[in-house]
Amino acid sequence: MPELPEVEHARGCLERWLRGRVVTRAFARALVGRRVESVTRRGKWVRVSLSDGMLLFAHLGMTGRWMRRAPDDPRERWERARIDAGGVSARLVDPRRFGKLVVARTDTPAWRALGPDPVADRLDARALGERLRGRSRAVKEALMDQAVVSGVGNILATEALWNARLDPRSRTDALTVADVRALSRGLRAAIAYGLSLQKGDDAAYAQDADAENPFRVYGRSGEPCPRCRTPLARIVLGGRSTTFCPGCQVRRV
DNA sequence: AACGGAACCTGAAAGC
DNA sequence: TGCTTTCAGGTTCCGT
Repeated sequence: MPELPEVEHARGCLERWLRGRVVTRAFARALVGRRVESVTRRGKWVRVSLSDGMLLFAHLGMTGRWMRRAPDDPRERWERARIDAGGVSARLVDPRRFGKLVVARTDTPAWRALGPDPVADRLDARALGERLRGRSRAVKEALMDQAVVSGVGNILATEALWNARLDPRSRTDALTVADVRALSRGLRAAIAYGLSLQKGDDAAYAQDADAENPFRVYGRSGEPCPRCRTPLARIVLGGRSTTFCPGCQVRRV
């Protein structure tokens, strides 16, 4: 699930696989012959910096993942791109094709438009409050707006709001200082948990068919709330499926 | 300006 | 069994 934790894991993988190595083959000619200098992340975007100021921006979309292979290994099913360097072959596999790869020499508009990253920028309650203030909208929609805060997707938002005992429909301008503090903590906890699920070079995407849902409320509508046993509800907010507990998540309007 | 809905693309799971 | 519908971790565009 490419939200902040998975993308951070992908960043670390790409760094381990490629940093310090010269690209010998790639989906884009501009990358070949250049050395990978660093791999950074903001929100759900990864930026690979190469020598001569060449930049590669990568977004995993909904179903993207990077896999480590050897240069001689056959093409993966749904493989969309590859970067070979120093005997490693990084393959971008993305069934739904929502992922993006952009080669540029300057930061792209999409990268520059990103709001603060909860991990890279150590977003505290005060900063979060400032980002949410100003407009009246459903707090879940605000959290998932990449210009407000970057890296939060449907799962993180759902889990963070449950942690904070806040109804996803609550209006941002109705939140109390205590609400924002709870939300900040809840978001950090959800991210830390997501990061803890990431292991190894590809275990990150171990969402295999038989893998059990590791989340508290996401994808569990109809099941009893782990906190108060009220059946979890499912609504659609901003076009996205939203699970929450009508019993213990308070609605501010 | 804001909001809902559709589109992009493909597969898995559920429904009949 | 097999055909149809619904849903999915994200973003962007379009019309009201």
